[in-house]
Amino acid sequence: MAASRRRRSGGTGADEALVDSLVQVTFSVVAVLSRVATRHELSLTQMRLLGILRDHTPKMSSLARHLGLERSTLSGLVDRAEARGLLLRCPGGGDGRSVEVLITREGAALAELGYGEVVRALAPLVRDLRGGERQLLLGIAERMLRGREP
Amino acid sequence: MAASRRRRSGGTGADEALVDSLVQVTFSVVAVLSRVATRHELSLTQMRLLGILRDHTPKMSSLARHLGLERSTLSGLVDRAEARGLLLRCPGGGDGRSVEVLITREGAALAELGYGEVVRALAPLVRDLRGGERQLLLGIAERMLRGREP
DNA sequence: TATTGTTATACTCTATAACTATA
DNA sequence: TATAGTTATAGAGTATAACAATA
Repeated sequence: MAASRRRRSGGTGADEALVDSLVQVTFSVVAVLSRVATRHELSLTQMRLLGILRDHTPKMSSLARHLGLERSTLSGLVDRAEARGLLLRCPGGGDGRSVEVLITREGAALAELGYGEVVRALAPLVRDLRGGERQLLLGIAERMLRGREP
Repeated sequence: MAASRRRRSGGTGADEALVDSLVQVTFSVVAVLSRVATRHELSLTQMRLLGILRDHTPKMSSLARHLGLERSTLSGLVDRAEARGLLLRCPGGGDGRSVEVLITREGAALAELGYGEVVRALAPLVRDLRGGERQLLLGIAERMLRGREP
């Protein structure tokens, strides 16, 4: 099926085959992540948000930028997570306008739990790769990510 | 940052590093796909729907299963796409209850356009991989996908 | 004036539950 | 009874536009 598409699009067949695979893998991984998130009554975005807050204490605007969302959208997300006790807003440093977002102990515990589940859920996808393949996949991922977000 | 998480989770470090990369790449690809979809006033799900309909004429229930959605959710998605003239519902074969979904010429044109844009957007992520790495990535993707959806 | 964040509004996406029609 | 699909409802996610407070 991808073959017929490849022909119709008339691009570089090799790139297209690779892109097809990349997209398929992407949807598989998204499905796994969503399943884990749903199990804890989180959306994928909320889980990602908690994942960021595990290691950072960003301001609202920077958080919105990282997630690729409008500030107004983030306000709602943070509202709901705050109402659940997963994070806190607090006044941010020198600038009287800005707000910092901190994960709570409960939020951190949930993030930790979810992360472990994601690893366990995805590990089978990755488990039968041999050592050399793992190294190569890591390298490829790193190079693919390096090109982005300059 | 991934390193500290790895230590806290106490699992197999090697798997976790690989999973971290996989998740990061996943979000990058989702961002690219979403950007393309938005450009054509489609959601990611709608674009995926059109992608399936390029090569298939499924019934509603099978479509819902493929997308991992409830039938009621799919009804709404198909409603909106049908209102835009991107697809058609028609009575499905022998079973008087079932409904087949067909892409229209306009829908197919949009799917084709979007697919080309996705390929062009993702190709740079993939372009500097050498021949052997491409083969390996394809093989890995295939193996990763084979495990799923039996 | 420009920036940070929130609020108001409107729409899409999503699931659950109840329903209709067919099997 | 069971299945295919829709409708009703409710809530979350999202963006745009208008706003307040601060810079």
